[in-house]
Amino acid sequence: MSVLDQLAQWISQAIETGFSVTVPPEEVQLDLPPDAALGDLAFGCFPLAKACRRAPQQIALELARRLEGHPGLVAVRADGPYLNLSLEKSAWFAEVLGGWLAAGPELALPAEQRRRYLVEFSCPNTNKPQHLGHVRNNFLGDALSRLLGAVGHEVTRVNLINDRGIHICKSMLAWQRWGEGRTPENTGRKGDHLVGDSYVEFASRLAAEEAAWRQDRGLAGPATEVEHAKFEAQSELLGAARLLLQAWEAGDEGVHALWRRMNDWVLAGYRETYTRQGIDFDRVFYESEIWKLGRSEVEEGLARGVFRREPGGAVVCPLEELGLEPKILLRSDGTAIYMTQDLGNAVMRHRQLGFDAMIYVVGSEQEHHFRVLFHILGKLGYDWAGRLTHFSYGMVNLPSGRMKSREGTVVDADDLLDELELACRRVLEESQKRSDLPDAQKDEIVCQLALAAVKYFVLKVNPRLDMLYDPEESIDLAGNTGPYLQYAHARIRSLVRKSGLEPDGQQSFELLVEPEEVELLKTLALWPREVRLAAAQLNPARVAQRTYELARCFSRFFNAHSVFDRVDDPRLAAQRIALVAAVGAALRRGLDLLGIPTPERI
RNA sequence: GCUCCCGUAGCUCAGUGGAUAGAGCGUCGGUCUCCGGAACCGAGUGCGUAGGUUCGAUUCCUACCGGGAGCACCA
Repeated sequence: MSVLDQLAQWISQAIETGFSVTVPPEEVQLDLPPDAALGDLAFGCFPLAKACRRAPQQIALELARRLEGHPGLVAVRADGPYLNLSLEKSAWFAEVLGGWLAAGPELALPAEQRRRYLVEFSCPNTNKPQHLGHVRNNFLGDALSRLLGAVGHEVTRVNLINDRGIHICKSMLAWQRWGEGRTPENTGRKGDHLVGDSYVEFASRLAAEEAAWRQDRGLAGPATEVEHAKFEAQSELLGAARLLLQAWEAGDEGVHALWRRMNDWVLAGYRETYTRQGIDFDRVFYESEIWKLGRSEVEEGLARGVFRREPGGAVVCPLEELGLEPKILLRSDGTAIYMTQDLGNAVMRHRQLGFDAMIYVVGSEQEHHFRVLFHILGKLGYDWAGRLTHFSYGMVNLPSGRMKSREGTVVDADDLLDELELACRRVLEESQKRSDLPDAQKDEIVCQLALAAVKYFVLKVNPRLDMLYDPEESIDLAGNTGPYLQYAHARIRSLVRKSGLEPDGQQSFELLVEPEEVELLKTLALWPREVRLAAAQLNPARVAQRTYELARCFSRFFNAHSVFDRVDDPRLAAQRIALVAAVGAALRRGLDLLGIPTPERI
């Protein structure tokens, strides 16, 4: 039994014998006192006050009296309503460091709490390259999958690539008309960017067409909704794009050939982007393969009276119970919409892969959509509808405001990493520290630093909230940043290498008594609990915060004490090396949960 | 108009209803004959407003103010 579990059990017993109140050990909540001088761990007696019918202060006094003298407890005191406990450190060090220096502490939940998770994330459209919004999605989906896997769940990472629809037809049309036969091969341009160029071309040509259309009609000022709708109905370009979509849906061979060719360009580009970001998937689905699936679900729902047909011919799902207007599921012309496809998609997913829970990593602007989707699935009688979760994350804004593709203010994912790598390379070369490293290794370190900078920057903020992406701040390597954490790790690895020791924790630790050492011990001891909490809250940012706190705690220790230089007692050096190596292992684990690489040298 | 989310330090963000609300950046001032200074320490300023629940509220509830998003036969 671990030191913490033992302590919880003693407290549980003391409550039982002292007040005849039952609190299971796993519900004994141990916290850190605000000041280490009070003790190592604290137990707040407030929640017991009611059941014990006693003031928290009295409960603390009584518990302190009963715990006095337990082996391994060096001090027990009641400070007001708190029970503060000081532990015998040597055995605690041995347990905690031994755990980190072996396989790492047990993070997995009890078997009965483990689940099969499907995590769907990324889900890009294949008409243009990925931008900062996708980057947040990719990082969050990846980190969430890692986190759930770390606590023992079985995780399947799923990507659904939206490779069909009107948006691709716009890129296709522009490429046909103005692409001049450009290909990734004959231009050297990355495929997704090349296709994106055509999409941009389409948008600007369409804007020009609308301007001309308005001029012909003598319309001035900003377009009203009605005018805009009228233009869209009459637009030659949009009409041509729609014709392409119809031809695609009819299976036109020429259209499919072009579509396949351009999609392949994009997908090849995406593969590079994903690799560079350290993102991968267990299953990749393509919208083009499953887009028809939803229709039969809707027809069955119609037959069973869950849905109804409107006079115009459209099929809708009534939603009075949510206080909402009926949701259209099939247009009056019989074609499917987004919701229809998502219905089919969910049903297919459940049939094909099965799951205890499925998590959709999608921006907060689609909260309404998912609420309605889950509700309709429930109405269709799928009991697993209650096991679907929309992991809703906030938007990424820039110092200049919201990203707008129309105004060209989107931050491209590849450009972003290019710039970060450039900045990291500059710093690395200016520092001249690693001039001895071969170029290939320097290149790799530069990539790892850049990735750490952007990943940590994005992952350290609460996913639910909108966030500000400040390019200036993101290339900073000091302070609460990914590179700072990598650096702390690399320093530790360097120390361990230089020590010539290979600590495994199988030793005594009676010489580690400095406050900074004890702080590290406590941080390491409580780390597994924090990870489980982060997983339960679906919050990778919590892992980022805890990992940073550990690194800062280490820096404080390292600044105050020598590890082996000027340490006369070789036993103290060996004990400190073991401590430091355990911190290194924990930093690596924390960064790994965030998908951030941990180079041995920087 | 209706619904949802967010207002914590100059800026960007932490903070399971409990002890003196914390970090980073920026500003100012320090440390170290430093094993990797991308470090460490100190100073300074803060819970949008008003009520309510509670022994106790930054945290829960209500209203208001401010910001954002959503409410398509778009995705």
